[in-house]
Amino acid sequence: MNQEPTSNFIRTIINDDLASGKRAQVITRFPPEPNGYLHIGHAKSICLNFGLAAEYEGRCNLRFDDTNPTKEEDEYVEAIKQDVAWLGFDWGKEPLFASDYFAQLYQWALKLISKGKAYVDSQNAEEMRIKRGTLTQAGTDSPYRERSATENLELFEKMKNGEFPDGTHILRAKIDMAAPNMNLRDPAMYRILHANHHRTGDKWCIYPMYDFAHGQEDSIEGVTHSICTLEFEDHRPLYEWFLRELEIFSPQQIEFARLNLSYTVMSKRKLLQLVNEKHVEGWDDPRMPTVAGMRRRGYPAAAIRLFCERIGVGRNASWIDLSVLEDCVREQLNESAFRRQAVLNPLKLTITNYPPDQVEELDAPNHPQQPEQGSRLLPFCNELWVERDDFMEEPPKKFFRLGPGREVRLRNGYIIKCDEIIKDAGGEVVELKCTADLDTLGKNPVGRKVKGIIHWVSARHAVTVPVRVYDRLFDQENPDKAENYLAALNPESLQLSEALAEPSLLTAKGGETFQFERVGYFSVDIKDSQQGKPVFNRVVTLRDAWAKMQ
RNA sequence: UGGGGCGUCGCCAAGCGGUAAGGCACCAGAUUUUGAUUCUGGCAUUCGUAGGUUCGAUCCCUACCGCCCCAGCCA
Repeated sequence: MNQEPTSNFIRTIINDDLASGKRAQVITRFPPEPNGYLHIGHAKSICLNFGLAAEYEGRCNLRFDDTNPTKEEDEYVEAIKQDVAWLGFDWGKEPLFASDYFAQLYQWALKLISKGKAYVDSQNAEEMRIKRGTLTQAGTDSPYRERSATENLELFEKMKNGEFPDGTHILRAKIDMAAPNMNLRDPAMYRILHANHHRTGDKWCIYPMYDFAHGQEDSIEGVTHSICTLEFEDHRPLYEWFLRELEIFSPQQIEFARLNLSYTVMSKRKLLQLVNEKHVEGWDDPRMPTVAGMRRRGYPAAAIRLFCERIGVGRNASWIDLSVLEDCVREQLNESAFRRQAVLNPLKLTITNYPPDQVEELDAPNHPQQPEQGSRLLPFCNELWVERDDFMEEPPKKFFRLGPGREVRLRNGYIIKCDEIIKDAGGEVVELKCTADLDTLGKNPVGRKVKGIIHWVSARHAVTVPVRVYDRLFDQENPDKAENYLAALNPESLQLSEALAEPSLLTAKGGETFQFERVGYFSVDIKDSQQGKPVFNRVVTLRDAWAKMQ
């Protein structure tokens, strides 16, 4: 249970920093931009940042990086807070916002201008792009690069006062247009954006760029280890340049490889498109790789945490198979889910030697491995529904289920033997006539061994419940590699169905998850279920060695 | 082909000059009223390739090969 976490390069850095005295504590932060819902990739970052803070008894801030008012909304702020909390993490007091630091950031911009380290450029975006050069050619200086500090201060103030339309001027750091690292070719610090900000409203019409904001936000908060993904590696020299020029506390940026999951997409842009174009029902569609989607699907938060711990942290471009996530879900649910019986694809079965007017209540444990969890009663009579897949007219010898003349145990019930097969005019099997060995309830027969066990429900007592059978959203391993990722969508990712379930399932409450024995885990949909009318989502199937043999 | 990274078992991932952790998957057995779970055992003479330094290299050096990221007034 409480085994030592495996060492990773970040823990090594932290241990060294603590040992050398470079840092006295560990302060991290999770800095989402509120422009979409959190996905499993963010969950990795959340587990990492909050996990490390907890491990070293430090602190992890939840800070919204809301520097671009054109993309950010309060709806996302609320959703993100809910997701982080649901994942089991606590950011303390109130969450923080980059926008809380706008005034300070503005002052710092003034300082750089005064030092001659920043200037207002009046080229348009297109001109700037051309003069930035290419990967192999140096850029050329802007004609406005040598404006005096006084003039820059004046112009920047006018920018702030709203005297210029969007895109006419921009504040740039004065670094080196010939730098081999493109990020150092006089990067933009502030742009004019006459847009309403979700928190500051119309107070500002200039907004800081990520590069001019993130490091300082970390600095203000005293973050010791600023953990981000690998694509920001090239930004680190700039991150450090601003902190150095501003002469303020310098956190250490550490980059790790982002998560790639097979059969899914992770970019917010694509997830947004799936939502907007209604390829899914919303951000919380149970097929989405979002935290909200996984929650609604029935994935336990603990499974996601286990997954994040299991995949580790490194700098290799890693690619994790979806099945690893699903295994973590099974591992958790196997422990926590109560067992129930339900038939998804029914075949009628009649027990000919059982009195037609008799009904028995069979005791069945909620969790066979946890007897302390109690049991429930299963109504049993001579008419049952069993799973179609559990019968074969001409079964191979290794098929431990029903077939002509074969014996099988009814889960939590009697051993029965298949005597007769009834077919319809089309030759399809519509009913099985069986006899039960009435002396096998709770005990094995003497002299013979019955290996097969199948699940069932009483036909006269079963309740019909809607079931949504989910499968992977994409049917290609890497949808991003497809010509168009939308073409890789799995047309069968959602199959509406019904299950014939034991009566106790009728009172299941939203959010509860059960194992339908021998079939899989199913959770009661939070949104679409009503009192007494549960709608089930298939969370994940059970491992199926038989299916693998086929 | 400018700059920055990365290459250790099928997938992740430790290792930081002293002779290849661990997890998942997989295979083989055992237990089992879920072909589930659980349990036991097996699973890299080898660390992208080729040289070099060293008593000794996955760890140091050199060259090569492969993959990822960067030319938003996005983050």
